[in-house]
Amino acid sequence: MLTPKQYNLLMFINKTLKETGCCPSFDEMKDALGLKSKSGIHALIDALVERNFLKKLPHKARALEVVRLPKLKPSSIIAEEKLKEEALASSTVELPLYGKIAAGTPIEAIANESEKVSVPLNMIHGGEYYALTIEGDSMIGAGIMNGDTVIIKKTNVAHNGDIVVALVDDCEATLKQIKKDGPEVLLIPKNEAYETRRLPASRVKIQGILSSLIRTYH
Amino acid sequence: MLTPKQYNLLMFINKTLKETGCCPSFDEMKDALGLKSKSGIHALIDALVERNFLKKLPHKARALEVVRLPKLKPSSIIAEEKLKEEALASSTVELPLYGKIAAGTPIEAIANESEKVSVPLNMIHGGEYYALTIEGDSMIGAGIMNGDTVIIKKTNVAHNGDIVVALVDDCEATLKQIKKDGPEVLLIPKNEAYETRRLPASRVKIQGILSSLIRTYH
DNA sequence: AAAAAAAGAACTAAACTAGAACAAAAATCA
DNA sequence: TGATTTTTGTTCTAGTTTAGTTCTTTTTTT
Repeated sequence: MLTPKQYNLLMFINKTLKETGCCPSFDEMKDALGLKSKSGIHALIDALVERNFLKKLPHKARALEVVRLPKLKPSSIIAEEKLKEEALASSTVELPLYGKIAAGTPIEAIANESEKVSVPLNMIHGGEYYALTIEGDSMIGAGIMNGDTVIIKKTNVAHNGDIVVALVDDCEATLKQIKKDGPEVLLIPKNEAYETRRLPASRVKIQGILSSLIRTYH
Repeated sequence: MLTPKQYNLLMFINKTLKETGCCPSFDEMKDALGLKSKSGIHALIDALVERNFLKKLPHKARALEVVRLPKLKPSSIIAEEKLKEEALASSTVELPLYGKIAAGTPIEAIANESEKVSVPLNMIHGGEYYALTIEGDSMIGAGIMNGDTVIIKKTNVAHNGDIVVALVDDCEATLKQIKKDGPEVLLIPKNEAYETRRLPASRVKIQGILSSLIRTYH
């Protein structure tokens, strides 16, 4: 019934009429549709008048009236709205920033929910996540630098080779690569200046595995 | 249907009519709209009568009647819609993923706008951005690993020490730290297995500086 | 290559502002 | 009640700004 441009213009006119009580000018409509010249608006309005969606007083300023609204939307508009909804749904998630890791304190203790990090939803795939700020250079060999923000997926199981948040003796949390060795666990830093720690599995709790990393320069 | 002035006047008339029970005079209306002459009020009232919002007894004092008011959307609904729009606006940005860097081809040549990366809006601060996938390990010392996604801010100026996308001889693009040395430019990899290149400034074009980095595990 | 959409510019008309002069209505008062 | 004053509405003129119309050219699309 209507072209997408006609539909958008009609909706814009209707919206400004309802919101401000007064009719938009040709220039305002031109801006709303992202056009650089208002001559095109003329044609669109004529088409809308012809199709009996608008009434206008010719040669009067801001003298348009919406007669009716279409029951059907142009299919491209429907597609666009779907995209927008998806964008809204899939936009970002606000994750709690639990503080700095490798600082020797368990994560829950630091938990300060006030700070948040926003992360694109496509970095998140089911489950619960939180963020940490990296302190120190013990994982520099894995490209994890001092000051980086890491996104951690909450879990208490990990596979060999995963980089995990490990809580040792319920008091010291660090980000390390994990390797299971029978009844013991290896926490492997990725920096030759640090030594691998070998601990009985009972002393180590996994608080999550590394899911992604965000770094901002400057 | 109405111009802003007409709308304001109509609302003022309606308001004083409801509040005081009697119609404002031309001078009162003139003052209410901040005009210095009441002749303009006349024209506005004529327009409102013509559009059937007012009725008047000519040559009678304070003899206006409001016929109807433009129907507005409740402001609560407007506020809600604004919130949604803002949420949408502040969510993520879709940046073009221009391909892999350190592959020896200029970025524009690879440019394939179909691939996109979504990035939280707070990573972006004015200017134009694009994304690249890192190939190779020449910047591993700076925590930039093979497969990482880097967000680049378009610019052709950089300061010493910045990590930039440098185009050499219009054909080879790499991500390196830059240092200016008189008429020459140093492109410094962050990996001892690679050597710093020293080139005349004329052969090097900066295509952007590193703004942030995103890495996904698994 | 033809048709449609958009841009641009030029033109015309309407909207707005201001000031003043005047006429009609309303209020006041003898 | 009738005369007088005050308030209020009407009508000009004139200039400025804003807005609508129309036309030609350019760009995009098919």
